[in-house]
Amino acid sequence: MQALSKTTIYAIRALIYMLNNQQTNQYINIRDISNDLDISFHFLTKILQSLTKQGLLSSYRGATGGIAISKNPQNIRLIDLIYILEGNDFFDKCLLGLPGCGTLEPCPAHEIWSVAKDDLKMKFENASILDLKNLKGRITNESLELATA
Amino acid sequence: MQALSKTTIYAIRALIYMLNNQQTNQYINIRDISNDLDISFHFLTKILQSLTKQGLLSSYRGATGGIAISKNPQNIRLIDLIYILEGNDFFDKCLLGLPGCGTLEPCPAHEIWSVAKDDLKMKFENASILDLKNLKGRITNESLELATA
DNA sequence: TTATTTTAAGACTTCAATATCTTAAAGATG
DNA sequence: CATCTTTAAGATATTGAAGTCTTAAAATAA
Ligand code: FES
Ligand code: FES
Repeated sequence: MQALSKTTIYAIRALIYMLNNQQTNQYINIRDISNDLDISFHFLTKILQSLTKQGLLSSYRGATGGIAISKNPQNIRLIDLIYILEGNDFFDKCLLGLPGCGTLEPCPAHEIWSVAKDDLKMKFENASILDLKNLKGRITNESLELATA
Repeated sequence: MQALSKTTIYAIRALIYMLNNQQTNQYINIRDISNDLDISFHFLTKILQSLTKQGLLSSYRGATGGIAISKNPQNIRLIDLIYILEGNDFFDKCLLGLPGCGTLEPCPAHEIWSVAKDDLKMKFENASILDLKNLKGRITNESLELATA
């Protein structure tokens, strides 16, 4: 089950990477992120641009430029990234693809699905990008490195 | 959040429709299903074909032909449809798109996601197509008709 | 200033899911 | 038989997400 689009996935991984690698008051090079995480540079740039526009990141052009997290990472929740990148209706979709889940007459799967959705929504509300960083898991395709406990 | 593909969605809706409309020992016309549910006839035909190949449906060609549910609908679970139409790895996907969820070193979101996945998996294991039929919800785009309680 | 580096922005391409179209095969009907 | 209906099967088309390419703008550095 592909819950999130590549766009959101790349954003999450990039932000965790930035938390792991940032020095104080220093911009991080997008090229480095894309290289280390094996993500298309231009695609990642566009994703991060939208986060910059939303005020989560700040960017700086030129030779020593890059991007930096400009918001308290404890206040950057997964659900915030989802709403920005997937849209505010992310949790309003009917399991059977019918219009008006929660507002029109429910479909037969509504009871099951709405509970599961609320559950997941809550998890995404309670997980900040800092939380994920502290959980210290794998964010690259490589399975070599073990978690540093 | 689009959990299921259109393929699976159409299959579920068609099966519920069939339970609602079937007479004993009678084949149901795919054209009727596609008309009433507003689903592309050829697309739906192909989906139902794969269910026929898997033994869930039986089909009959020619003038009075159509399809019929050939398996006890109480034993057709949502998870069975998912495995057939989405693949057996449906619940093995990493939230961050990384390979080897559950087998390789977990990603930072694994704890959250694996629990949510297991939860949903259980719900899909416990819901048969007959259960959904009995829940009597909307399976078309139209919001006119109310559930017949 | 001129050249280099880096993000910004938009056009373009690719790919898989979705949808449509065409023909074949099987059965019914007269 | 000839004709019609319906599912089967495969080719083709459309669409949106994902990915690539090109140029612009901003900043550094020689
Ligand atoms: S109406 Fe279908 S899941 Fe809510
Ligand atoms: S490894 Fe990422 S969710 Fe399991």
